Amino acid sequence: MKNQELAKIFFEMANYLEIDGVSFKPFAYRKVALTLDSLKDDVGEIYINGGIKALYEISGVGEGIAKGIEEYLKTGKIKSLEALKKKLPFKVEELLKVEGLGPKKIKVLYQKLGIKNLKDLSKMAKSHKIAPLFGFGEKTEKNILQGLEFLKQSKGRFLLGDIMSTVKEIIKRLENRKEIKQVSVAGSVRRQKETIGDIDILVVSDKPKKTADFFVKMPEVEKIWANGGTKCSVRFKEGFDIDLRMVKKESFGSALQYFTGSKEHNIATRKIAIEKGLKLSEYGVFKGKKYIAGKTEQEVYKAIGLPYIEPEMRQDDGEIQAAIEGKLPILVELKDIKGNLHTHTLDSDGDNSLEDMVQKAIDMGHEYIGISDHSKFIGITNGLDGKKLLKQNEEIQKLNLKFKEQGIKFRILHGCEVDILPDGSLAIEDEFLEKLDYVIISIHSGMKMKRKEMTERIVKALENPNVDIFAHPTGRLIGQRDEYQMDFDKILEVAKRAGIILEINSSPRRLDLNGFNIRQAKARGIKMIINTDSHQKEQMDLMEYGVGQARRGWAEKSDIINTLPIQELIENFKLKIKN
DNA sequence: GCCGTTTTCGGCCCGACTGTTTTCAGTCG
Repeated sequence: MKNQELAKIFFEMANYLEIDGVSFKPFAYRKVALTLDSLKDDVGEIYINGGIKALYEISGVGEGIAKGIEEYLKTGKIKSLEALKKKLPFKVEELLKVEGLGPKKIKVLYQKLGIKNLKDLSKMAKSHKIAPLFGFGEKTEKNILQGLEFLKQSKGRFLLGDIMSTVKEIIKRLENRKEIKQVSVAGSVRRQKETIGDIDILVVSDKPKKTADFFVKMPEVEKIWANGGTKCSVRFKEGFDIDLRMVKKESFGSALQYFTGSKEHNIATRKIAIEKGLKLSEYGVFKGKKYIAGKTEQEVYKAIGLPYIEPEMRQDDGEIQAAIEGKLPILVELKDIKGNLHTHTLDSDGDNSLEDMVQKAIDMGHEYIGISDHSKFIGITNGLDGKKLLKQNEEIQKLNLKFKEQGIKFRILHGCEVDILPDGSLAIEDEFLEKLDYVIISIHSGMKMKRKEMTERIVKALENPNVDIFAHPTGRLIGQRDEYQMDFDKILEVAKRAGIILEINSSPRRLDLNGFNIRQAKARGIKMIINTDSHQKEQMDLMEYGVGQARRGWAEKSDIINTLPIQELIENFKLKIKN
C-alpha cells in the first residue's frame, strides 16, 4: 500500500512549498495527502489498472499531482521534492513540531544561523543566538527551548485514555462555578481521537476575567501560555496543554462546532455556508452582518442546511456528503452496551477473582459478562490448559446456578482467549474449545512475520469452526508498535465468509480495530464487538473508549453484537451457548 | 495545484493572541 507513503510525501511537499513562500499550492498538496491517507483502494493498483487517467478520479488529484504519483510509483521519488530539499536542506517536519515555530521563522533560522534540525535549534537557543535576530526576541528563544523540552518528554501527543480523567475533573470544577453558565470539552478529545495534542474547553461565563483567573491559577498549572479576554492557555504539570475559550451565549454552538473541528471538517462546513450566501465563524452563522444562528450546534448545522453531525465523524472523509444525502448513520452509544466478552481473572494474568469481575459487571448494569482467560502458551504466564478450562467452567456454572436460584437476571458466559500459534493452529485442542460458550483468538507472539505468512496464519485460524471472535486484530500499540504485516482485505473477506466477529478493543493503547478499519469491516457487513480486555475490574470502565472508536468508524448499534440482550446474542450469531 | 448549478480564470476559512514592533507579522487552532 503506497497511499500512506505518498500522503507523507505530499505533506512534506506542502511544508517545503510554504517555507519557500509559495501560496495556495501547499493547500492543494495537504488536501490530497489527507485524501490519500484514508483512501481505501491502493493508489498503486489504481494506477496499474487504469493508468494515469484513473488517478484523476481521486478527489484533489489533477495533472500535476497525478504526474507526481506516477513518478513516485515508477522511480520511488519525486524530483521536484528532491529539488526543494536541496534548496531548503533542513528537517522541516521535526522543526514544525516545535511550538511557536512556523514556516517563516524556520526559514529565517536556517538563513541566518544555518539551523537544520532540532539539535542545531537547541544548540543555538542555548547559546542565545536566536534572541538577537530580527523579529525574534528573548521570549521567543525561551519558548523554543521549552518547546524542545516538551517534544523530548512527551513526543507531543498523549493517549486519550491517559488524559480523560483530568478532562472530566476540570469540567466538573468549571461546572461548579457560579459565574459559568455552560461548559463543554471540544477539540480532538470530543472527537474521541485516540491521541490528543492538547485539550480544548469552552465556557460561557458571566465574569470572564474571574473565570480566567481561576483557570490559570489552578494548582496543576505549570506555565501560562496566554491569558487574554477570550482565551487562556496553560501547560499542566502532567505535560499537556489546556486551552480555555470564553464565548458569548449566542455563540456557544458555533464556537463549539468550530473548536471541535476537525480543521478539515470546518473548512468544508464554511464552504457550504459560503455556497448558501452565508458566513460561518466561531461567532455564529451570518447573512451579511445579520446573525442567524449560533446558540447550539444543531442550530448551526440547520442554518447551513445540514442535519447534526456527531463529533466523532467530523473528519471531512465522507460525513458531509452523507449528511447532504440524509444517509448519516445513527451511531452506537455507551448505553447500548449490554455486556463485555473479553475479560481476565486470577486464573490467568488478571488481578481480580471471577466473583469480583462479575460483581463489577453487575454494578455497571450489564446483563452478561464473558470470562476469557488466556490459553497456556509461551509468553503468557499462568495460562489455562484444557483441564484448567474445565475446572473454571464448573465454577462459572455454579455461579450461574446461584443467580438463577436467587432470581438475579445475569449470565456469565465462558470463553477463552486462545493464542494463534505461528503455524495458524490454536494453543488449545478443539475437544476443549467445543465445550466453551465462545472462543476468542488473538496473536501474542511471532508478530514480525512476513505479510504472506502472517495472512495465511490468521486465515487458517479464522477458518477453525470453533472460533467466534478475533481480538485486537491488527496488533498495533499506539505510539509503540505498528500493525502486523498482513493483507487486511483478505482477512476481512475470510472473516465475512466464516462469520467471525471482529473485536474493537477498548484499551486506550490498542483501540484495535481503529475507526478506519471499522468502516472497512462495516462496509463488508461484518459484525463487531466492543470489548475491554480487562485485566482488572476497573478496566471494564474503559468501554467508553471502544465505543468512541466504534463511533469514529461510523458503527451503529446493529453492527455491534454486545448491544444485544443475551437471548438474541445467542440466537443471531455464530456464538452458540453450550451450557 | 485544484476546481467550478455564480467561474476554464480567479479564487482557495476565519479570527485571536503573542511578541515583536510602533502598526503588524507570525502562529495557532
